[in-house]
Amino acid sequence: MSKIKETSTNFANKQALAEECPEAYAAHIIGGQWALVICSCLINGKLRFGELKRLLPNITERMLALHLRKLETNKIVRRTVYAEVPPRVEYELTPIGYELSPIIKQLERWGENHKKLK
Amino acid sequence: MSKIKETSTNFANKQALAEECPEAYAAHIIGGQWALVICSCLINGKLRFGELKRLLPNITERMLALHLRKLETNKIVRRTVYAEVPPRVEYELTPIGYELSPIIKQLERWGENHKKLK
DNA sequence: CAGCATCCCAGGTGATACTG
DNA sequence: CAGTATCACCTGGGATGCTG
Repeated sequence: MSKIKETSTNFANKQALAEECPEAYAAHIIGGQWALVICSCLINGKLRFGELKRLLPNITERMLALHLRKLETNKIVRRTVYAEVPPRVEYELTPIGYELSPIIKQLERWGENHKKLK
Repeated sequence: MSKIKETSTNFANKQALAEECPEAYAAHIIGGQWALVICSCLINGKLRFGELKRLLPNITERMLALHLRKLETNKIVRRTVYAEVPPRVEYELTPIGYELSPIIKQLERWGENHKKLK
């Protein structure tokens, strides 16, 4: 290819890395600013959009919706829409999402640990 | 505060979340695109800058240097400069960085797992 | 070798307003 | 309630070139 440039942003490159390298792949999926936090909220069970929003006062609706979609696309969360009035949408972890929970919990403990050491 | 705006980008807000919430804190530190991959390279021992670069063909020098600095600041890696010619700099995980390794390994396994399921 | 400075673009994120 | 659309901004990240 000899250059890979022309506004390609090397994105294909990153994708390639993510394909090869499990950590990069994982980072790509759960690496966002919010993915981990959202998942940790969902560990204890399904939640509605509004509940998530309340749990995460710092996130904007937009970001919540966006990241929820991304997680849904990546099969980390399942989104269930109830055809009711008022509308109700519930989010819950998929099996593969649940497999993340021990990792998330370890990360929490690590985080607290690390914070102390600072 | 009543608004928090004026070009503040809400960054302080994110910081606040990171302070309170261990997952957010962890995400803040290891959440970057490269942190995890870099750490996973260092699990097996210290490496020089050039070695890291060779191990991570997709990363630019700039990003490698930047993230290495960030990791150093966060006490995840230790940076050792040898006053020699030619210059030599070695990077290795700190104790707290090593505590990350089981998590990283789990994440790797999760990543491979997840990739298959797609 | 290791890494910084500069330039610059693209994508991420926020604010606000609107809809089913 | 649970979003989506749009605009504008800002930072992340790439490319390139230079230094100790």
